[in-house]
Amino acid sequence: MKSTSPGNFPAALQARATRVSYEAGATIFRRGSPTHSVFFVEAGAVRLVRYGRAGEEVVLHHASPGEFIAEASLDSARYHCDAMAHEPSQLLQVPSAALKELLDTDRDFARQWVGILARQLRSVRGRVERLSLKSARDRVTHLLVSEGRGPKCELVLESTLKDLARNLGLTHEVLYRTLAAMEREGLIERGRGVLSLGPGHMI
Amino acid sequence: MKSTSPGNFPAALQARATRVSYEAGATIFRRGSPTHSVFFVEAGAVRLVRYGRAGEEVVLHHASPGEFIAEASLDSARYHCDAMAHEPSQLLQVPSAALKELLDTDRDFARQWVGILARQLRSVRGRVERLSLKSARDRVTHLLVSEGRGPKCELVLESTLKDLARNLGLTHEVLYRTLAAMEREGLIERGRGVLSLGPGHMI
DNA sequence: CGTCGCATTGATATCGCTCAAATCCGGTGG
DNA sequence: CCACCGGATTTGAGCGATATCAATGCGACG
Repeated sequence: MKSTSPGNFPAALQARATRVSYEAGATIFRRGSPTHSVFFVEAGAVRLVRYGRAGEEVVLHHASPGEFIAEASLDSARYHCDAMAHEPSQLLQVPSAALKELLDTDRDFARQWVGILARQLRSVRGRVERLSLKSARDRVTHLLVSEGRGPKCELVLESTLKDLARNLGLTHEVLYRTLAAMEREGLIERGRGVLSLGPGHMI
Repeated sequence: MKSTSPGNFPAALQARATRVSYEAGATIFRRGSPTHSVFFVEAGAVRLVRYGRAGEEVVLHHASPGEFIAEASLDSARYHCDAMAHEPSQLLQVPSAALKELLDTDRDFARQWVGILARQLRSVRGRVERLSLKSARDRVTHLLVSEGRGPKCELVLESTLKDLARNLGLTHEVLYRTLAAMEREGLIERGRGVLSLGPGHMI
């Protein structure tokens, strides 16, 4: 479990927030229940999930420390997905009403909030782009190129490869095989919890 | 080409907007060029696209009348995708600076803008959920259930089935076959430009 | 009337999914 | 310290769904 200074947490919200903790697997809110709060992940990890008819989980979003969740539900009456703590997590809970009021009264905060939403939007659109690619290899490459840091597009893995597979819309078996093959061919390199582009890769 | 009254266009922006027209295929802005404006689709259709290395188009978003484009690029220095008119289109162009200023000075507008971004976010997350489903049939069903209107989840198709196939992350051949098979089995019904759930479907 | 692009269907190849089994690794309890 | 356990990680084999290539019909439009 990683911890973060509340650096990304807007100062203006500090006064309205209360700190809450959840154990791994705990439910933070359920789809369909009335929206009452927006949350900020201080430590741990939270997942927004929906379920298909076959009961399979679809992870809409995996929120790491420094991210908001349910920020898109501010203006809707009910939550549109389930939120569950994926690890023991510490959150800041902000009542929707307080946040809305702040949006109306605090110009700087409103500006920040617009920026937060826009960033989320760009990030999710990136994921759509990735899921639109047909092959597993392309998705892995796209992930590294768009999310990786530095000249080698290094990407530090949050949680497990199994989770990454879900993020990429693949089964874990396919991801394991794909990574192994790409490593053999020098397309990528793997360290402990790190992926990066390898020498065999031309952009 | 459909036309829309500027009903969804915030009144406060009217004064700052200029009307611009593009023919089908025209480029509105390119990835990497400095962000100067946000656009609102009055009539026609605009696509936000990126290209894979093989040159294949990935449609990040298909904007119909009543929608904004580049609204997520407000706070970034450069556009992150190409925008092209997919039909002859009429847009309202709003300089980013004017919009930012309005965000700072007009409380009602700021509230509207936050709502617009949040709605977009929910919509794109829905698409992620859809693309995470593995089978073509599930994606079609999900589309109808989540985007369709009324008890039969009727969905009016903008543009072609070929486009829809791309939206669903499928090839057009597979979509044709899937729709034909689902219609045969009574799972869906098809009219001219309309899809809906059929009698054979249990939710 | 010719052309172009969408819609449709067929045949085939390929890739990812499924089921299955073995190994590794961290944590837990004796 | 060691045995045990559960989950992640791997690898294998086979199948099925989707991609790909190909051909045709159809309608719009010049």
